Amino acid sequence: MSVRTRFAPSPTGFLHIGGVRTALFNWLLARHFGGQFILRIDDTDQQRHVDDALGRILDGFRWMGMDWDEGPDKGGPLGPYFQSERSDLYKKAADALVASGHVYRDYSTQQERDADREAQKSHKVAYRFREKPISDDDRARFEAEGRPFGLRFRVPLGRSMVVHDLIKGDVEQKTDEIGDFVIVRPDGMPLYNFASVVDDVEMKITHVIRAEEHLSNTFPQLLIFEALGAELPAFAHVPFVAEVGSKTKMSKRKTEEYARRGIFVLLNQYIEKGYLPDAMLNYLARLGWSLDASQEIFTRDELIEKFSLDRVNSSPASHDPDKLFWIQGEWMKKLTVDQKVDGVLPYLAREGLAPDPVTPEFRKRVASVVAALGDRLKVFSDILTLGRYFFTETLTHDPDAVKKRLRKDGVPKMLAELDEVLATTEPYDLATLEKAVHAYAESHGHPMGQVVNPLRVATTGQGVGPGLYDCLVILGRESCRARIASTIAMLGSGT
RNA sequence: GGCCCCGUCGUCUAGCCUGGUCUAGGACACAUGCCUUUCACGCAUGCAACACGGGUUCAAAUCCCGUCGGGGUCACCA
Repeated sequence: MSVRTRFAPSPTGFLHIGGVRTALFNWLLARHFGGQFILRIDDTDQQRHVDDALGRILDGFRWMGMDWDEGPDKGGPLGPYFQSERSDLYKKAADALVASGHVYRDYSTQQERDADREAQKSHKVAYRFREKPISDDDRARFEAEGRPFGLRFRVPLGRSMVVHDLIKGDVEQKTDEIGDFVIVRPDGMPLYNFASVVDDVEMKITHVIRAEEHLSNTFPQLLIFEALGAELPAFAHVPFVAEVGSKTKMSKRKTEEYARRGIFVLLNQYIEKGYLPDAMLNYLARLGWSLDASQEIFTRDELIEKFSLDRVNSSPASHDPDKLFWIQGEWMKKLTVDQKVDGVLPYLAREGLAPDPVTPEFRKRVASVVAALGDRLKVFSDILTLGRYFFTETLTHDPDAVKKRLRKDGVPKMLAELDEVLATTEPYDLATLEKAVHAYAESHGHPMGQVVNPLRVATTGQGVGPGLYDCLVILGRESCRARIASTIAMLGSGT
């Protein structure tokens, strides 16, 4: 039988990296065994529905290159793939369980349950709902008056169940610990534990890989599988992703707070920064999974070939943006200049720094900037910080660089002399320029550093950047001379 | 509170199942040096961990028990 895995997001917002990682493990396992990866939308609770959330989730999957074999936009033989459209299936399953006596009508009221819960809590005991005997008269009366009821699973007492979890190992639980749980609300809405099992059975899911918060849920679910007479899938519960430098579980609700601290937890935030899908894939796979003692960089194909659940760590891993950044850099190094140009262009366009449409000449210019930037360009949006001055008319000076390199006696005079050098260098190319500047330094008795650094700040405004001659060539003679002039003017005016 | 999961450098992890080869290995980050006109890259070096306490054993990061810490679940949420 072919391996079938699924990821079941609820369309309530953005994908966060913990969820993406869980999805990735599902996808990787399916691809590893040549099986199917299914996307199923958990939208039973309309209350929590958020507009366009689904579109963003799907975009996230597409960006990651995690293609699904069945699901939204694609359909498939075992659909529909929206829980909101599967009511008939849940109804049928619920009826069957009522008929077989596994499930009963619960007429209890909110108040009654709350009171019971309080009472049990005060005895420092876990709350467990148990069926209360109900007289035939009452039952008849309730039915006659159309009193609402939920459907509850009658949990068999005195049994011990075990989940053979592929990540956690064997986990045991006694049914006495489980209260009779609701599978269908009075309004007919199926609850997660029930709907999820029905779907997994119907969709022939073979491996349920999900967040570890569902580990405890697995036991009630086991009961449902059994009552339905269905075959059990394999289970694998993935540990949570903790906050940066901490063991505390990362919370989607704290997204804004993390952002304020400069920590990104949403996939979209990394997409916008200009991270590479392959880097994200690599990072997420390594977060909680390892192949051996040494390999850090994995291609997509390698991941598919080598991924296995038994090498997923059973303890939580905390999100490490530094490591992501490093992996990103490694993947960036593999890109050709042309690929980098493609990645960088949208950022320039967004800031109005690129012509629309992009001309071949402009593309060439971007290519030369990207080439000059080399490994300094770690994420595509870096073009806006590291390469901005190549695309602006006016020069903006970094105050620290000005202070360190330009606020020195004799600098204006030297800049004027260098301007003369630039004006007369023929041809105006990298090798000739380098020779000319060297000759200038030597003839005036200046150490190279004291010439090159001021000239860099005068022409780029920055203290750091690509090789100076690269900058001079890309900027062009006229632009460099104009910038030197404006720098001298600035120094003279004392601003 | 009951039940369940988890606990190796700051972080990701190898080692744990099948005790000795572990004075615990690799990577990120950090620090220092080299390279160099700056930065980045690269190279070299350094810093740094078996949560704690018992037990078993000739020998424990590895097996057992307890404590502490983190997390989950106990919803007519997912």
